[in-house]
Amino acid sequence: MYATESKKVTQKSDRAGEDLRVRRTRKMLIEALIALTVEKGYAAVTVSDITERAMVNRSTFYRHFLDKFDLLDQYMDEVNDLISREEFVEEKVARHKEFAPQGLVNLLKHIQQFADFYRVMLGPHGDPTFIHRFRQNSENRFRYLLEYVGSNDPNASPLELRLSYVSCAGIGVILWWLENNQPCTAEQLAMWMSQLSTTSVGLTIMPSLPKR
Amino acid sequence: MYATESKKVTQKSDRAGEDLRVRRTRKMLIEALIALTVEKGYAAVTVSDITERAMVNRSTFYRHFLDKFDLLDQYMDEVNDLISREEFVEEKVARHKEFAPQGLVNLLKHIQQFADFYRVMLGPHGDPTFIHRFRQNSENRFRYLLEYVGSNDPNASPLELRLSYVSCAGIGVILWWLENNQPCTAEQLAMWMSQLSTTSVGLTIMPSLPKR
DNA sequence: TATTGTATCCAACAGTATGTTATTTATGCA
DNA sequence: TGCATAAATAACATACTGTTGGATACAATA
Repeated sequence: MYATESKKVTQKSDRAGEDLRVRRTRKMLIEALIALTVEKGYAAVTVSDITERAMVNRSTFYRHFLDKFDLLDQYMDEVNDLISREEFVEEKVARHKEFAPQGLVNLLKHIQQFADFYRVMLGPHGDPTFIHRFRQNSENRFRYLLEYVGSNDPNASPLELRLSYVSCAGIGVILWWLENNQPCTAEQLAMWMSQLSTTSVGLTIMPSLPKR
Repeated sequence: MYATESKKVTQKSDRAGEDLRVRRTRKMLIEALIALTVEKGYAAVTVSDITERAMVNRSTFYRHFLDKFDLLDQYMDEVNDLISREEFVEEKVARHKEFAPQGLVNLLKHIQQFADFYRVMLGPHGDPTFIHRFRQNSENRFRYLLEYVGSNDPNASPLELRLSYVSCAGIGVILWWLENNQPCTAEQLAMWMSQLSTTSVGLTIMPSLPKR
């Protein structure tokens, strides 16, 4: 069992200095998974499918990943790193820009770039673990914002409930966007989302979102 | 291929007058699926698992269902019928009751009854199709409510977007409830949910929800 | 450029789940 | 009680999985 490490070690994805062959193989495999998922849904994709499409021997797949879930998992890690780094970079640039929360806009732009993939993965032919992780990320982005609104209404809903409410609501907005082929710009959607969130749970999305 | 019919024909689930053996077998199979799903997640459950647990021969399974997805599908149909019928019955009884929307309370009480199952199915080890269908049901329940609020604000978010927002938000509330082992009553949760929905997208959940 | 470590390919393997079929057994129903 | 049919049984080809040992190709160094 070669690829066991990937489950244990939360290895820094320093794929940069790695063997060219390794990077190429991994790239082919994840691209194949994405394409196949869009075509026939995540559940229907087999390891054999992936390796055939990627033109990589099947045994090579198992050298890198435990199974297709592991492949997706590692990909999500990489994307997460990428996104949070982007947010950080943009943060300074955009501080004085418009009112639309830049971190959110960046996230939406990334999603737009892989719209087909996200549309499938968050839909009926996607993966429940992916959805769950997406939800958790959403919750984390909102968490620190909600802490600042001290609700003094005694019979108001609990903080964690409102957090779950607004996080899932945000996913609902993104789903609407994806399922309707992004009928508006990322900036516009970010505005609407922050408007709705503000009125619903009483928070204001800041111009720049936190890294975590 | 025996069970193909179930995919085509949206047969009225008049399982009442059916052969005792059939009803018993179907009951054992769905109960096995539910128990196994709670134990090890939906994806990990095999047809062999189900039939073994249900003490039914594997070939018998295929006489009734195409696969485990079909089994779940048909079960969801039955539950749906049950719920909407309950809502209809309760509608008259509860019209003059409290302010909490009775249809919503009934739904929540049903979910509470199978809390373990719903917690798993809507979580990371659930089924994306189940989640999607749950979302659609939620959307349908809200749809007619939102039509009554004619937003005259020109740059407000589209109706369908708000619908998706509030539907997913409702699921978020239910998820919080399930993941925290229902720390409050169904009535209390219904109140909070309708409060949040009212302030967020400007609608009021009526005392009785529509059947469809 | 030559060397070398290692990533990839190749072929083969047992194990497991699937979906289907033909036949026999049993059991609910009228 | 007899009949219709549901369920059990056994067998089958097919497909995917996860793993292995050895041959081959090649990227990264010196």
